[in-house]
Amino acid sequence: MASDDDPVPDMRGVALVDVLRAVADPIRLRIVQTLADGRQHGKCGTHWNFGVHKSTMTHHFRILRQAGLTRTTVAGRTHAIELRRDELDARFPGLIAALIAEPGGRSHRSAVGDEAYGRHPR
Amino acid sequence: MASDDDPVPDMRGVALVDVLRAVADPIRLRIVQTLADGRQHGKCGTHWNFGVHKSTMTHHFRILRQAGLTRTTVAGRTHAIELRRDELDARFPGLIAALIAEPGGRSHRSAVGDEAYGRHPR
DNA sequence: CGAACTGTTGGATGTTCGTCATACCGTCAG
DNA sequence: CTGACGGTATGACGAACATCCAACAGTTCG
Repeated sequence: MASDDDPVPDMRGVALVDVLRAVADPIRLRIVQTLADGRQHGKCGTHWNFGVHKSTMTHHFRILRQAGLTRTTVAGRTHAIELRRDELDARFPGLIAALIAEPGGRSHRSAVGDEAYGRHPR
Repeated sequence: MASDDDPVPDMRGVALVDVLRAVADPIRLRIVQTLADGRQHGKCGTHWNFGVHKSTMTHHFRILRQAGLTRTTVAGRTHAIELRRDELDARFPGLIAALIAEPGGRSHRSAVGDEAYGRHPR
């Protein structure tokens, strides 16, 4: 059943709709798209300068991990995150490939450095 | 920009994350999977006996249409719904194909006739 | 040791979402 | 015309969600 604090849930227990819900967020989608290069990425500022708070990023990383999308390895005081590409491709063929092929069409909601992410600007 | 009551939004203005948000719901995902046979389907009881209210289905159909996934044609007093397969495949290659290949793995949340859909049983 | 760094945890808050119930409107059959 | 049918509109309600802030914990380095 993959309890709440499992390091990574068993991919056989992951439903498609759970993966979709995890990826149906602008920030998390971009994380997955970035992670799709196969390499590991840190969790800190350099890569991910969305305009959100540190703990918000922790929240998104947890959502992705609990949905079975990512794996986290701890190295000293930095954590590295990685896409579970092989397992995902085995269970959901073509899904990741379809996610990383974001079309550049004239669409609102521009890229990262922009504002417009804050749902709760306060 | 595809105003709120457009019959169908322009596919060029549809972002991937919008499609994902539309599909990240158990009922709507099953609708899309069913619609993926290419045929038209009515909106009424026979096909879609999820355990939800009539107006809830209207809500889900509107989400799908506004996200650019479906097209509705009115025929007398019945409405037919249809997946915009060609346009979707052109803009998001492989996405629909990945969505309809739901793996049957040992997963919770069985098919339709079951309960477990009601998030708000009251 | 102590300070800086990296990340998590636990509220708190406002928004969005899925659902239902009721009322409403257009279409077709009698 | 009147009623049944198919579907929509509106409003309400609770759960889930994204976000922030402050406090905390493990690591590395001076």
